[in-house]
Amino acid sequence: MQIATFNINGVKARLPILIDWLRDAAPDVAILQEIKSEDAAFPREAIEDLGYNLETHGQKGFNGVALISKLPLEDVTRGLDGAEGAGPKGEDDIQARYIEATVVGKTALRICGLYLPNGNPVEMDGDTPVPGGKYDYKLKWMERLRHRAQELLKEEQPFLMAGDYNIIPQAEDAKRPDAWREDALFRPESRAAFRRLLNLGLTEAFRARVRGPGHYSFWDYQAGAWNRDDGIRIDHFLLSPQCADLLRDCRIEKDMRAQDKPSDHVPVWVDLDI
DNA sequence: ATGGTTGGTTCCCAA
Repeated sequence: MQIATFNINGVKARLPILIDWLRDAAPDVAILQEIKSEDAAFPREAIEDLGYNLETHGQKGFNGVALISKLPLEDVTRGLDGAEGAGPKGEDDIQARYIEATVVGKTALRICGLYLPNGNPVEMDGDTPVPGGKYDYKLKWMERLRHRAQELLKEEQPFLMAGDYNIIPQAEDAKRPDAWREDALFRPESRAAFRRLLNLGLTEAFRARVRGPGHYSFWDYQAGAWNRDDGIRIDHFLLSPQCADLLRDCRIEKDMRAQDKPSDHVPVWVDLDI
């Protein structure tokens, strides 16, 4: 089973690229982020006409995630628990960043699609993120994600959590790590929160298959980042132990960044023996 | 250090 995660940076602006990609690359499951669309405005038909099932969790203008699958998407849930008081201004969390569904091949696989908060600008009060700030929201969201991972791990079934984590795990995952030292994507607190997820026993699929620097999934639109290959690797697959047993391959579809009107992210793929 | 680009709730914000 071929599964891809792809931050498309706006489904309306990216629809031609998305349709061509679904037709040509033909993932069994696509996990999308930054659809930037309400559910009612999502261009369902173009995707369903290709024979795909579709589940969205959107909001107007920002964020938004979706699952696209050749197999039925079962037991769909939207949002992360622990929303109470978790918003950047202390309100309930209305940001559409998380969706889950189960697909059944040879065995059942729970798929968790996520768009983790960016977290900039970083506001600190000494060693503590300022409560209610964007960085505080990011770190609290990661704790909520860890809680969900713990729940799923108890079931001892295959699952994966994939999407735009907005985390540069290590210096080798950036062309210019020193430019990111104070950024919410690379600060020590962010990387520690990511390690806490991994330390539950999850496998980062790409690093289970590929070693060394120079592998990126995002290049900024600005300052000629793509032409200089000035990228960062922030789109990840985390696999449960039972899912990691099924991992055949993980790769980054770098070519997607070279076409006209690209997203600033490219798809990351896993091949699972399901 | 700065500036640069893209998409969307567009004359500003988020990334």
